[in-house]
Amino acid sequence: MAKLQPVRGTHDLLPDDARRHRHIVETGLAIASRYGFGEIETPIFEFTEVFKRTLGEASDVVSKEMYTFTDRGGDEITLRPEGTAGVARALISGGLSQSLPLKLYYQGPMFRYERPQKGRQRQFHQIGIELLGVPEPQADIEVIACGADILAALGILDRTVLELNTLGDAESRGAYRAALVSYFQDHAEALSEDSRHRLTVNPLRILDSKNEGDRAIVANAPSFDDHLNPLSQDFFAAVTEGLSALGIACQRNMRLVRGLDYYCHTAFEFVTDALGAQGTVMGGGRYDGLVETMGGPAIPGVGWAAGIERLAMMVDGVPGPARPIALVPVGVGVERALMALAHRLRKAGHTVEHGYSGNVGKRLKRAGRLGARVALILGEDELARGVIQRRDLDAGAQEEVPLDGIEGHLARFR
RNA sequence: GCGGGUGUAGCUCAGUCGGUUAGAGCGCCAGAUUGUGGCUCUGGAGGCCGUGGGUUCAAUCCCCAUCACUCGCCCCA
Repeated sequence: MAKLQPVRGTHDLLPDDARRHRHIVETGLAIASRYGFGEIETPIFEFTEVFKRTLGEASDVVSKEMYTFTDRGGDEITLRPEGTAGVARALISGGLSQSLPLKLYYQGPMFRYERPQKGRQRQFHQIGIELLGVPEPQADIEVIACGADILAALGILDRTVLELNTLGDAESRGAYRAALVSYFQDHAEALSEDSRHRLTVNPLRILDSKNEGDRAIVANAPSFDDHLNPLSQDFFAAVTEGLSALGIACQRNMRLVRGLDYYCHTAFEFVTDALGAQGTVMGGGRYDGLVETMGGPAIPGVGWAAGIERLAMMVDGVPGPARPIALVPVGVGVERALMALAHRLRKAGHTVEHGYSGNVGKRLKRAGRLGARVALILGEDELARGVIQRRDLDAGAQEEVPLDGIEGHLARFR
């Protein structure tokens, strides 16, 4: 620690950034509430086992990206790398399976030990929703629609594309996986080193390889659609038809596979080309096997997560802070009276700022910088007469008004 | 974890083919205006030139290492 600086991959959220994040979190919650989602907060750390079991031992997240430590009691603890596992754990340990379906919205920091770059940090923030206990495709449609609505409310939906794919049910996925492995094994010699590794760890991932040689081989790989059983085909058809009925445009992306083991059927991402290498703004899908994998009852689920930092880079129109009323004293004799006035106005619901120091000019200048709508200027003379100068900083107009009932007078300047 | 680029004032960036006091714009502070902001003018503060080591009479500049940032890969939000 040569210099006092934040840990690599972590950042302070200064007031402007914090406001941006809050806007996203609150917009997300407001929209999700319309869909019947309620907020849940789970701890930001869990027993390491929770993530190992749900994400799969071989996944990148578990094998190299987790912040894991042993606590003073000797327990293996991990800072959450994503939100779904914690929600599923809460469902089981809280006995929430008695109140299905569950519709949950969450928000908060996640931690992954990765090399930072644009749109990727070691501590980052997500919003997300999970809909648990509904096996029908209507749940998938609703979850995606909710996501699209949030992106629309943030003003970024039209800069994203919804990519959609199906991984089929367990049977279909297993059959396809076997066909893929067999195909790629025949071409293993020609595959890139990365993809040969993927062959053993996550063969579906090869479909998404950016390596040119791999792409040539992928072009002739078996098609997922040929391995979907009728049930999976019907499920996917219901999802696409539902989206289309809601006017939500999407693109089939046959190479879209989610990295995490527990996904089935629907997989989707809202992607953009505005964020460099990190194209995914919101990603999710169906995870029917997850809760059971964790040792709970067989409860299906579907959900998504979105990176707040990535959203923040695309959002404009973040509401600014409330415009304050600036109090300006003339001379030291009135400062006590102004302090009392500030207190009075704040109790009445106004946002009030003091200038703290300097002459009238300085304080008005500072008031302008703070974005004040009005300044109240008070001197000995005004105080004695029970009045105050109310200056409209936008219009540049000034008027003398009685101190009595000033709260009401200011109402129109909020 | 792998590969490339960049670190000079609060911010954006010049600059020194190695040479004595390192600059600009914006921002900040103050004055012109001791009771009136936004414009203008004047002045001021603020830099171990990321950090450590090496080469040299001399390093902000060259070399090595390190840290941070950044772009890409892997993976993902």
